[in-house]
Amino acid sequence: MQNIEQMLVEHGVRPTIHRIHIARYILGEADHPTADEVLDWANQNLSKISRATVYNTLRELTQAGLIREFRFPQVSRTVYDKNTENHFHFYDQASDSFMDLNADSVKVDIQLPPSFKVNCVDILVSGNCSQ
Amino acid sequence: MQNIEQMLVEHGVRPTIHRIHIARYILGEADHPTADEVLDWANQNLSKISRATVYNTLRELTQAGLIREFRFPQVSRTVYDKNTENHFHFYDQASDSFMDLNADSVKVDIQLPPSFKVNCVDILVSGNCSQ
DNA sequence: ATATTTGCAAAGCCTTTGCAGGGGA
DNA sequence: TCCCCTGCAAAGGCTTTGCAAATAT
Repeated sequence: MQNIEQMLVEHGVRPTIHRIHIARYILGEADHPTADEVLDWANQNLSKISRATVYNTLRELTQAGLIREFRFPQVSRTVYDKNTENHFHFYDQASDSFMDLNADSVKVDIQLPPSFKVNCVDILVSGNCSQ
Repeated sequence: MQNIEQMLVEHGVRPTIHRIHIARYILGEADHPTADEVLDWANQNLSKISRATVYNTLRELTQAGLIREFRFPQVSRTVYDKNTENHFHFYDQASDSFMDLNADSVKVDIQLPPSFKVNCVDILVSGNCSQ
């Protein structure tokens, strides 16, 4: 992965220490973490950090387009995704975790009256993957 | 619409007065109401009713299969739907309201590894309909 | 008599906000 | 200096829960 600090700057985000670490975590090892998981991780691996800062940072990074925010029908929490491409998700009910489905693997054809203008399509496939 | 009381009984729900009224409202005039809308409606049209009873009733009716519960990525509240068939939703961002898309108007083809078992697919199409 | 339903208030979960203090440009 | 960032605690939106009182079987 390229230099995180530089990425932040390129996206117009001031690279504070917290932002760098959180960005590195989400863009790297984390897999669809929630705000709470980010907080826990930060508290274990960095100095103590406040909940508000985590939420602020996640909002910053999302607005900057570095990560994406997803909320799902089945699950109350918001998750953050390093994948900013157009894609969908598979929710594994057994492990309570999410996987990306890239846009190519999902074909959707929606018939709508011509007056309907579509801005986005959210798809969540739920089930089990016995990997 | 057929007799509501009878429908409740057939679905194993004791037909209390609140349940009958709420079921009639959701199965009839209401359009994807939230718990709060049901509460407001009940307080205007019935005797006062508590929030807990509304939530309890909505849970009962949902579990009985008389209505369905939907939660969407874009919107925090849960909505209740008289349509219990397999279907998807269109979210009109301008009016902040939902419309049903019947399953026929949405074709989805999802390529998954064979070990994946799909239980359900949630789709929300967001945009504007200038009707 | 017994089980169910209801109302109320409190708590819970997740997220946002207000404000004061601290640190970097 | 000045502005932005951070932390803390409080509040906010929505939903659930605990418990006692009312109601139905």
